[in-house]
Amino acid sequence: MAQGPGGNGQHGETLLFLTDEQLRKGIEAMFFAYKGFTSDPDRILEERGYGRAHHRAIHFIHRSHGTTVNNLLAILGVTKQSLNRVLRTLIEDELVESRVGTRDKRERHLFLTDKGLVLERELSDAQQARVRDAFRSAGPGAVAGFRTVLEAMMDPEMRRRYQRLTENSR
Amino acid sequence: MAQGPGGNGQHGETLLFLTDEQLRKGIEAMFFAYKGFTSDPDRILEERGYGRAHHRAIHFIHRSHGTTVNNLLAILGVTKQSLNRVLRTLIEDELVESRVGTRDKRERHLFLTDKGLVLERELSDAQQARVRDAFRSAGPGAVAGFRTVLEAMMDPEMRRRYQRLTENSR
DNA sequence: TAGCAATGTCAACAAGGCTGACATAAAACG
DNA sequence: CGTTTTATGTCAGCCTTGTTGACATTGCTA
Repeated sequence: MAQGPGGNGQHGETLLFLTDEQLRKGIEAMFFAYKGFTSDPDRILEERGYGRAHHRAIHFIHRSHGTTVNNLLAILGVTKQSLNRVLRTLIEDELVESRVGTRDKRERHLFLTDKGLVLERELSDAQQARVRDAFRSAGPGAVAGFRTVLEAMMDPEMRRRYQRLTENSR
Repeated sequence: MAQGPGGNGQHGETLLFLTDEQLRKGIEAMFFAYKGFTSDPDRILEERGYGRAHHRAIHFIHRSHGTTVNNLLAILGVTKQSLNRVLRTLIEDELVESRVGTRDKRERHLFLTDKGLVLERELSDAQQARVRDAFRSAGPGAVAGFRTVLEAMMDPEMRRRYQRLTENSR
């Protein structure tokens, strides 16, 4: 089924993986997979009264120690008001530390505290466990394909940010 | 970089694609790609005063003509109150029709109206265009890997639903 | 007939997006 | 030096979309 003639030829070729049915499967796979992707951290966060937004902030602060608020805003793609609400609770709860910049004193540099690192580990372990299992069962070739497709799916601006992040892996 | 000894061996093997760094890349790729994945439909929906929840309902009603409310609830994984709010506006706006079941009169079967089909096409075209471009540039092998990894990332229950959906493609 | 299932609805609440407006401090510029 | 821009924070209010709990209706089923 869904293996019919396809009829989605381009330049005369028959590209079975580009039929409407295949695209729909890909779209639905993204929907269902993203749910699984976030489900484990979501459970942990809920126990502590945090949400997905807190996770994202924690993740990227961990990823880029000492990043500025502005940089984080650009990565997350939300408004400063949204981010600030989240950041304020994380700072109050002493998971994140905000240090005034030395070169430019207008900037605030963000760091995870020891307490913040503990939660980051916990969230990261849960999410990585699932991704690791998925990667392992799928195999290296599939993982490469997975990454290639995802990268091609990003907006150019996002792809730039993504690649910049993965380049200078600390 | 990140091509070091890896040190994440399992059973003595060196599984480079399972290093923490590789997992982190995969996780961040999901984050950025999902944003791109939803961005085009989101723009269209906003123009019409709808949200992502409306899109999901429209998508799965189109996908499974005549599905019941209960079935839709199971697929979407939200509460009936959440779904009902969305469904009500779609029915009021005459994008969706709700017909009392013939066999079981308690059930409501959901259908897209002509007007609903128009919006579905528009949303679907926008989303498929991006996915198609990504698939095309990545190639069939990458697409297969993409799907394999996503499927492995789903919760078992979601995977069951996903597979059931793709089986009986109408 | 009693009980369960499918649906709808009301109320209230929370997270996390958004906009707009305003304040402050520091850098940058002319 | 004075002006403007930048980085950040904050207040207020709005929207969508998720949640829980309670309750009503209808109709299937044992």
